[in-house]
Amino acid sequence: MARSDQTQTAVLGALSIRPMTGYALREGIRSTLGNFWSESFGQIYPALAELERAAMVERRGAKDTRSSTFAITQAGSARLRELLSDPPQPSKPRNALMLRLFFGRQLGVDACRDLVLQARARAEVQLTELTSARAELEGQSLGEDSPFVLITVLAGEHGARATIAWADEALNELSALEEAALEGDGTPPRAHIPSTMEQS
Amino acid sequence: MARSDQTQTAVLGALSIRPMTGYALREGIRSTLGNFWSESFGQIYPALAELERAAMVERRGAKDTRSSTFAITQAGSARLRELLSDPPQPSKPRNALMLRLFFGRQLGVDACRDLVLQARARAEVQLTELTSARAELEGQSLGEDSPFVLITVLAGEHGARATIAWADEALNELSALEEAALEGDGTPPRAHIPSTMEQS
DNA sequence: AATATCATGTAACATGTTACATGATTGG
DNA sequence: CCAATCATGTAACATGTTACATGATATT
Repeated sequence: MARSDQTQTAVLGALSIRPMTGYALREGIRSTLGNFWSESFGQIYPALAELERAAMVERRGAKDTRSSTFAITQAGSARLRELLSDPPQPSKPRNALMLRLFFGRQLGVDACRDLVLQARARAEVQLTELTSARAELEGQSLGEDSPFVLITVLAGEHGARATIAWADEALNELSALEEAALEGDGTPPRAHIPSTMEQS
Repeated sequence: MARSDQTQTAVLGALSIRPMTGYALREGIRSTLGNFWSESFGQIYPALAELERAAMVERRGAKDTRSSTFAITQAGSARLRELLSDPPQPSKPRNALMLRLFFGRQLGVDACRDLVLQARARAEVQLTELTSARAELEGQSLGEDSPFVLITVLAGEHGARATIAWADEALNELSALEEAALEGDGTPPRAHIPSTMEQS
């Protein structure tokens, strides 16, 4: 039936900001919610079709100039508020980076360092993007939605800064690990405590 | 074919630490990797079956005392290193909390505050759990895997602290928003610009 | 005219969860 | 003995991505 409540929520939510084509919906979600949400065409169009059948969205400007946009209806707004109200089910986490680091002993210290450095670089980029996004927000773009959008942008910034700080700490750990390995001769790297570790 | 490389990675990785039953595998993943990974029985058992067929894991102690455990083979270790080596594909983000806050205007300020407070509380709990997990790590439990596990624990701690800091900021924003609404009479809180959002 | 982008959709596949069935072992 | 937990598995379903097909509109 309901091809995912989650997708419906995102679609109705986006349309609550302004009417859009399905295509623009995907673009908007990617560019604006990209840091914490994603939808593919394969979900958006079926979702729109279903919502239209349920009279929660309707097409506007049918064969007018360009193509028709989808607009949220009253029933749709009600449904959206309903969907937003039920508790956010925390999605099962699947962090491929952490999985690799967790089994870092198999992967090797150097590869781990690369991964951490890449993550750090991504976080830096994200941070500058978000900071400029916040600047834009001071402008106009989203009207009354702005304060709420700001809150999500702030979350992204905090997250990015946390990633950067973590990365630096992780790099230290990895270096310490390597040094310990060198000192310890051929013996495998011991944990991070200097302590008294005579080899063999 | 391969019922998810990701699941295979997690299963082989866990077995690289020590041999386990499928049941223990699931428990171990939930308790140890829980903060950034999850697998269900419906994935683990088929994955184990397939890995056994490919001779990457084997059963140990068949009808001995308790039940048989699965152990990683040489081929399995090689495969694991292979899997860990290819780049972590960043999973498409789906943060239900942020989605709700983003559309917070529809949800209402009070409900948003509740959500933020809940998130903050979860982060607090997580932080204390991770801190004690780190203390345990100073002990022995995971041997040579410890330093790598530590890195992932640190990531969790940084993340949790970031969530807490963000939550406090977000709560301030929400309060400010409410005050602005009160001052502004019955009119809904204005962002900054009147804007022209005529539809219909 | 040719190319790029906008736009809508679908089918095949990949992935993942839930609920159920089944039985062994263990502790009270 | 009975209940709880350990243990293995499967089938039905839910969800989600990718690749493709199709055509309109806009740009050069």
